[in-house]
Amino acid sequence: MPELPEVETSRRGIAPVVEGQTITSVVCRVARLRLPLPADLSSRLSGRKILKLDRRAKYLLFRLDIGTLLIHLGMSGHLRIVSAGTPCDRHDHVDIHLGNDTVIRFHDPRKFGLVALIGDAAEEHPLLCHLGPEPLIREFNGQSLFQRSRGRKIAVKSFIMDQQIVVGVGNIYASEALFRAGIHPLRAAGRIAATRYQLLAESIKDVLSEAIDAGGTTLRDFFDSSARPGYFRNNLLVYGCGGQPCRTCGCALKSIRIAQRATVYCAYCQH
DNA sequence: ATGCGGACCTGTTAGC
DNA sequence: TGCTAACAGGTCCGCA
Repeated sequence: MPELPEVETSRRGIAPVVEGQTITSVVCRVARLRLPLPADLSSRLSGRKILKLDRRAKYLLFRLDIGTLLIHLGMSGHLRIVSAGTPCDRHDHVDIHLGNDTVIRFHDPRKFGLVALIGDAAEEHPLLCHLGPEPLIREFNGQSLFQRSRGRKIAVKSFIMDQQIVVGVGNIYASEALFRAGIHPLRAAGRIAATRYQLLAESIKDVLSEAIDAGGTTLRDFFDSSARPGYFRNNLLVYGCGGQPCRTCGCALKSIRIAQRATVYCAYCQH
Protein backbone atom coordinates (compact mmCIF):
# COMPACT_ATOMS: atom_id res chain seq x y z
CA MET A 1 0.00 0.00 0.00
CA PRO A 2 2.42 2.73 1.00
CA GLU A 3 4.48 3.57 -2.01
CA LEU A 4 5.61 7.17 -2.25
CA PRO A 5 2.37 8.28 -3.93
CA GLU A 6 0.33 6.76 -1.13
CA VAL A 7 2.46 8.45 1.51
CA GLU A 8 2.08 11.74 -0.31
CA THR A 9 -1.66 11.16 -0.56
CA SER A 10 -1.75 10.52 3.19
CA ARG A 11 0.18 13.70 3.80
CA ARG A 12 -2.16 15.77 1.67
CA GLY A 13 -5.22 14.28 3.30
CA ILE A 14 -4.01 14.63 6.85
CA ALA A 15 -2.11 17.92 6.75
CA PRO A 16 -5.15 20.26 6.71
CA VAL A 17 -6.65 18.45 9.70
CA VAL A 18 -3.55 18.32 11.89
CA GLU A 19 -1.54 21.43 11.09
CA GLY A 20 -1.91 23.97 13.82
CA GLN A 21 -3.42 21.43 16.23
CA THR A 22 -2.06 20.62 19.67
CA ILE A 23 -1.40 17.04 20.74
CA THR A 24 -3.28 16.27 23.94
CA SER A 25 -2.12 12.69 24.51
CA VAL A 26 -0.70 9.63 22.79
CA VAL A 27 -1.72 6.01 23.30
CA CYS A 28 0.62 3.19 22.23
CA ARG A 29 -0.72 -0.35 22.22
CA VAL A 30 2.47 -2.11 21.19
CA ALA A 31 5.99 -1.89 22.54
CA ARG A 32 7.71 -1.86 19.19
CA LEU A 33 7.24 -1.69 15.46
CA ARG A 34 10.36 -1.80 13.29
CA LEU A 35 12.05 -0.10 16.22
CA PRO A 36 10.95 0.11 19.85
CA LEU A 37 8.46 2.91 20.46
CA PRO A 38 9.80 5.59 22.82
CA ALA A 39 8.42 4.70 26.24
CA ASP A 40 7.78 8.33 27.13
CA LEU A 41 6.14 9.25 23.83
CA SER A 42 2.94 10.54 25.39
CA SER A 43 4.59 12.73 27.98
CA ARG A 44 7.00 14.15 25.44
CA LEU A 45 4.31 14.87 22.86
CA SER A 46 1.46 16.07 25.05
CA GLY A 47 0.97 19.82 24.77
CA ARG A 48 3.14 20.05 21.63
CA LYS A 49 1.82 21.83 18.59
CA ILE A 50 1.98 20.37 15.06
CA LEU A 51 3.32 23.21 12.96
CA LYS A 52 3.56 21.44 9.62
CA LEU A 53 3.38 18.03 8.00
CA ASP A 54 6.15 17.27 5.52
CA ARG A 55 7.27 14.22 3.61
CA ARG A 56 10.78 13.00 2.89
CA ALA A 57 11.01 9.79 0.84
CA LYS A 58 8.36 7.56 2.39
CA TYR A 59 8.67 9.18 5.81
CA LEU A 60 6.08 11.58 7.17
CA LEU A 61 7.58 14.38 9.25
CA PHE A 62 5.31 16.05 11.77
CA ARG A 63 7.16 19.29 12.52
CA LEU A 64 6.56 20.15 16.14
CA ASP A 65 7.56 23.08 18.29
CA ILE A 66 10.14 20.74 19.86
CA GLY A 67 11.57 18.69 17.00
CA THR A 68 10.04 16.22 14.58
CA LEU A 69 7.75 13.22 14.93
CA LEU A 70 8.78 10.73 12.28
CA ILE A 71 6.33 8.15 10.96
CA HIS A 72 7.02 5.48 8.36
CA LEU A 73 4.20 3.26 7.14
CA GLY A 74 6.36 0.27 6.30
CA MET A 75 4.71 -2.24 4.00
CA SER A 76 1.28 -2.48 5.51
CA GLY A 77 0.70 0.69 7.51
CA HIS A 78 -1.74 3.54 7.11
CA LEU A 79 -2.84 6.62 8.98
CA ARG A 80 -6.45 7.58 9.43
CA ILE A 81 -8.13 10.55 11.00
CA VAL A 82 -10.94 9.37 13.25
CA SER A 83 -13.21 11.05 15.80
CA ALA A 84 -12.22 10.75 19.43
CA GLY A 85 -13.93 7.70 20.90
CA THR A 86 -13.92 5.64 17.70
CA PRO A 87 -13.36 2.03 18.82
CA CYS A 88 -10.05 0.66 17.72
CA ASP A 89 -9.43 -2.43 15.61
CA ARG A 90 -6.80 -5.07 15.79
CA HIS A 91 -3.44 -3.59 14.70
CA ASP A 92 -4.41 -0.02 15.56
CA HIS A 93 -1.11 0.51 17.35
CA VAL A 94 -0.84 4.23 18.05
CA ASP A 95 -3.40 6.98 18.62
CA ILE A 96 -2.33 10.61 18.63
CA HIS A 97 -5.13 12.64 20.19
CA LEU A 98 -5.53 16.22 19.03
CA GLY A 99 -7.18 19.22 20.60
CA ASN A 100 -9.94 19.32 17.99
CA ASP A 101 -11.39 15.99 19.20
CA THR A 102 -9.83 14.03 16.38
CA VAL A 103 -7.27 11.25 16.51
CA ILE A 104 -4.45 10.35 14.14
CA ARG A 105 -4.65 6.56 14.18
CA PHE A 106 -1.71 4.43 13.03
CA HIS A 107 -2.64 0.94 11.84
CA ASP A 108 -0.01 -1.59 10.71
CA PRO A 109 -0.60 -5.36 10.69
CA ARG A 110 2.95 -6.31 9.76
CA LYS A 111 4.60 -3.89 12.15
CA PHE A 112 7.24 -2.84 9.62
CA GLY A 113 6.37 0.78 10.24
CA LEU A 114 8.17 3.19 12.52
CA VAL A 115 7.32 5.96 14.96
CA ALA A 116 10.19 8.02 16.32
CA LEU A 117 10.74 11.40 17.91
CA ILE A 118 13.86 13.10 16.63
CA GLY A 119 15.52 16.45 17.18
CA ASP A 120 15.28 19.65 15.25
CA ALA A 121 17.81 18.82 12.54
CA ALA A 122 15.63 16.01 11.24
CA GLU A 123 17.37 15.76 7.89
CA GLU A 124 20.64 14.91 9.66
CA HIS A 125 19.14 12.03 11.60
CA PRO A 126 20.68 8.61 10.78
CA LEU A 127 17.36 7.42 9.33
CA LEU A 128 17.23 10.30 6.86
CA CYS A 129 20.73 11.53 6.21
CA HIS A 130 21.69 8.87 3.65
CA LEU A 131 18.60 9.27 1.51
CA GLY A 132 19.09 10.15 -2.14
CA PRO A 133 17.19 12.87 -4.01
CA GLU A 134 13.43 13.11 -4.23
CA PRO A 135 12.39 11.75 -7.63
CA LEU A 136 10.18 14.70 -8.52
CA ILE A 137 12.73 17.47 -8.10
CA ARG A 138 14.85 18.85 -10.90
CA GLU A 139 18.11 17.61 -9.40
CA PHE A 140 17.02 14.06 -10.04
CA ASN A 141 17.47 13.43 -13.73
CA GLY A 142 18.98 11.10 -16.30
CA GLN A 143 22.40 12.62 -16.01
CA SER A 144 22.67 12.12 -12.26
CA LEU A 145 21.37 8.56 -12.59
CA PHE A 146 23.90 7.87 -15.33
CA GLN A 147 26.81 9.23 -13.31
CA ARG A 148 25.90 7.28 -10.20
CA SER A 149 25.54 4.06 -12.17
CA ARG A 150 29.02 3.90 -13.67
CA GLY A 151 30.85 0.77 -12.61
CA ARG A 152 27.78 -0.74 -10.97
CA LYS A 153 26.96 -4.32 -11.86
CA ILE A 154 23.74 -4.46 -9.92
CA ALA A 155 20.48 -5.05 -11.83
CA VAL A 156 19.06 -1.70 -12.88
CA LYS A 157 15.81 -2.51 -11.09
CA SER A 158 17.64 -2.93 -7.76
CA PHE A 159 19.66 0.19 -8.59
CA ILE A 160 16.63 2.47 -8.88
CA MET A 161 15.12 0.91 -5.75
CA ASP A 162 18.26 1.83 -3.78
CA GLN A 163 17.21 4.73 -1.57
CA GLN A 164 20.67 6.22 -1.76
CA ILE A 165 20.25 6.59 -5.51
CA VAL A 166 16.72 7.93 -5.52
CA VAL A 167 13.99 7.65 -2.91
CA GLY A 168 10.42 6.55 -3.31
CA VAL A 169 10.74 4.04 -6.14
CA GLY A 170 9.15 0.93 -4.68
CA ASN A 171 8.80 -2.49 -6.20
CA ILE A 172 5.68 -1.66 -8.22
CA TYR A 173 6.91 1.57 -9.74
CA ALA A 174 10.35 0.17 -10.50
CA SER A 175 8.76 -2.40 -12.81
CA GLU A 176 6.40 0.18 -14.30
CA ALA A 177 9.10 2.77 -14.97
CA LEU A 178 11.43 0.22 -16.58
CA PHE A 179 8.65 -0.97 -18.86
CA ARG A 180 7.87 2.57 -19.95
CA ALA A 181 11.54 3.23 -20.61
CA GLY A 182 12.01 -0.05 -22.49
CA ILE A 183 14.84 -1.19 -20.22
CA HIS A 184 15.24 -4.82 -19.13
CA PRO A 185 15.10 -4.99 -15.31
CA LEU A 186 18.10 -7.33 -15.09
CA ARG A 187 20.42 -5.17 -17.19
CA ALA A 188 23.53 -4.12 -15.27
CA ALA A 189 23.10 -0.52 -14.12
CA GLY A 190 26.59 0.40 -15.31
CA ARG A 191 25.90 -0.77 -18.86
CA ILE A 192 23.08 1.58 -19.77
CA ALA A 193 23.67 4.63 -21.92
CA ALA A 194 23.04 8.20 -20.78
CA THR A 195 20.21 8.71 -23.26
CA ARG A 196 18.39 5.69 -21.88
CA TYR A 197 18.79 6.97 -18.31
CA GLN A 198 17.22 10.19 -19.51
CA LEU A 199 14.21 8.19 -20.55
CA LEU A 200 14.23 6.19 -17.32
CA ALA A 201 14.33 9.29 -15.10
CA GLU A 202 11.41 10.75 -17.04
CA SER A 203 9.49 7.48 -16.71
CA ILE A 204 10.04 7.45 -12.95
CA LYS A 205 8.81 11.02 -12.64
CA ASP A 206 5.81 10.34 -14.86
CA VAL A 207 4.68 7.15 -13.19
CA LEU A 208 4.99 8.61 -9.69
CA SER A 209 3.26 11.85 -10.64
CA GLU A 210 0.42 10.01 -12.29
CA ALA A 211 0.04 7.78 -9.26
CA ILE A 212 -0.05 10.78 -6.94
CA ASP A 213 -2.75 12.32 -9.12
CA ALA A 214 -4.69 9.06 -8.93
CA GLY A 215 -4.15 9.07 -5.15
CA GLY A 216 -5.77 12.46 -5.23
CA THR A 217 -8.86 10.69 -6.41
CA THR A 218 -8.67 8.41 -3.39
CA LEU A 219 -8.36 11.56 -1.30
CA ARG A 220 -12.10 12.13 -1.47
CA ASP A 221 -12.91 9.00 0.48
CA PHE A 222 -9.71 9.18 2.46
CA PHE A 223 -11.59 9.25 5.74
CA ASP A 224 -13.52 6.12 4.93
CA SER A 225 -12.66 3.30 7.24
CA SER A 226 -12.37 0.79 4.42
CA ALA A 227 -8.91 0.28 3.00
CA ARG A 228 -9.46 -0.09 -0.70
CA PRO A 229 -6.72 -0.79 -3.22
CA GLY A 230 -5.11 2.30 -4.68
CA TYR A 231 -6.90 3.83 -7.61
CA PHE A 232 -3.71 3.73 -9.66
CA ARG A 233 -3.98 -0.03 -9.71
CA ASN A 234 -6.00 0.25 -12.92
CA ASN A 235 -3.15 2.10 -14.60
CA LEU A 236 -0.46 -0.48 -13.98
CA LEU A 237 0.92 -1.80 -17.25
CA VAL A 238 3.05 -4.70 -16.00
CA TYR A 239 3.00 -5.11 -12.22
CA GLY A 240 0.73 -7.99 -11.29
CA CYS A 241 0.16 -8.72 -14.98
CA GLY A 242 2.55 -11.66 -15.47
CA GLY A 243 1.39 -13.95 -18.28
CA GLN A 244 -0.94 -11.33 -19.73
CA PRO A 245 -0.26 -9.79 -23.13
CA CYS A 246 2.03 -6.78 -23.28
CA ARG A 247 0.04 -3.63 -24.11
CA THR A 248 2.62 -2.70 -26.71
CA CYS A 249 3.48 -5.91 -28.55
CA GLY A 250 1.00 -8.50 -27.30
CA CYS A 251 3.64 -10.98 -26.13
CA ALA A 252 3.09 -12.61 -22.74
CA LEU A 253 4.68 -10.59 -19.91
CA LYS A 254 7.32 -12.47 -17.91
CA SER A 255 7.38 -12.82 -14.13
CA ILE A 256 10.71 -13.27 -12.41
CA ARG A 257 12.26 -12.48 -9.05
CA ILE A 258 15.04 -9.97 -8.61
CA ALA A 259 16.55 -9.70 -5.13
CA GLN A 260 13.54 -11.68 -3.88
CA ARG A 261 11.07 -9.17 -5.26
CA ALA A 262 8.40 -9.92 -7.84
CA THR A 263 9.35 -8.38 -11.17
CA VAL A 264 7.32 -8.26 -14.38
CA TYR A 265 8.59 -7.19 -17.77
CA CYS A 266 8.20 -7.71 -21.50
CA ALA A 267 11.10 -9.70 -22.92
CA TYR A 268 10.36 -8.29 -26.35
CA CYS A 269 10.01 -4.56 -25.55
CA GLN A 270 12.63 -4.25 -22.81
CA HIS A 271 16.36 -4.60 -23.50
C1' DA B 1 32.62 -0.62 -1.71
C1' DT B 2 29.34 -3.66 -3.61
C1' DG B 3 25.83 -7.05 -3.78
C1' DC B 4 23.32 -10.54 -1.80
C1' DG B 5 20.49 -13.04 1.61
C1' DG B 6 18.07 -12.94 5.74
C1' DA B 7 15.43 -10.79 9.29
C1' DC B 8 11.56 -8.22 11.08
C1' DC B 9 5.75 -9.36 11.31
C1' DT B 10 0.83 -10.85 10.08
C1' DG B 11 -2.70 -11.60 6.64
C1' DT B 12 -4.26 -13.50 2.37
C1' DT B 13 -4.26 -16.61 -1.25
C1' DA B 14 -2.82 -20.70 -3.97
C1' DG B 15 -2.41 -25.44 -4.01
C1' DC B 16 -2.83 -29.97 -2.34
C1' DT C 1 -13.38 -27.82 3.74
C1' DG C 2 -8.96 -27.66 5.96
C1' DC C 3 -4.27 -27.53 6.20
C1' DT C 4 0.30 -25.74 4.64
C1' DA C 5 3.33 -23.00 1.98
C1' DA C 6 4.29 -19.11 -0.49
C1' DC C 7 3.93 -14.47 -1.01
C1' DA C 8 2.98 -9.41 0.02
C1' DG C 9 3.78 -2.65 -2.10
C1' DG C 10 9.93 -1.63 2.86
C1' DT C 11 14.15 -1.23 5.12
C1' DC C 12 18.25 -2.49 7.74
C1' DC C 13 22.06 -5.49 8.95
C1' DG C 14 25.71 -8.63 8.42
C1' DC C 15 28.52 -11.36 5.62
C1' DA C 16 31.35 -12.66 1.51
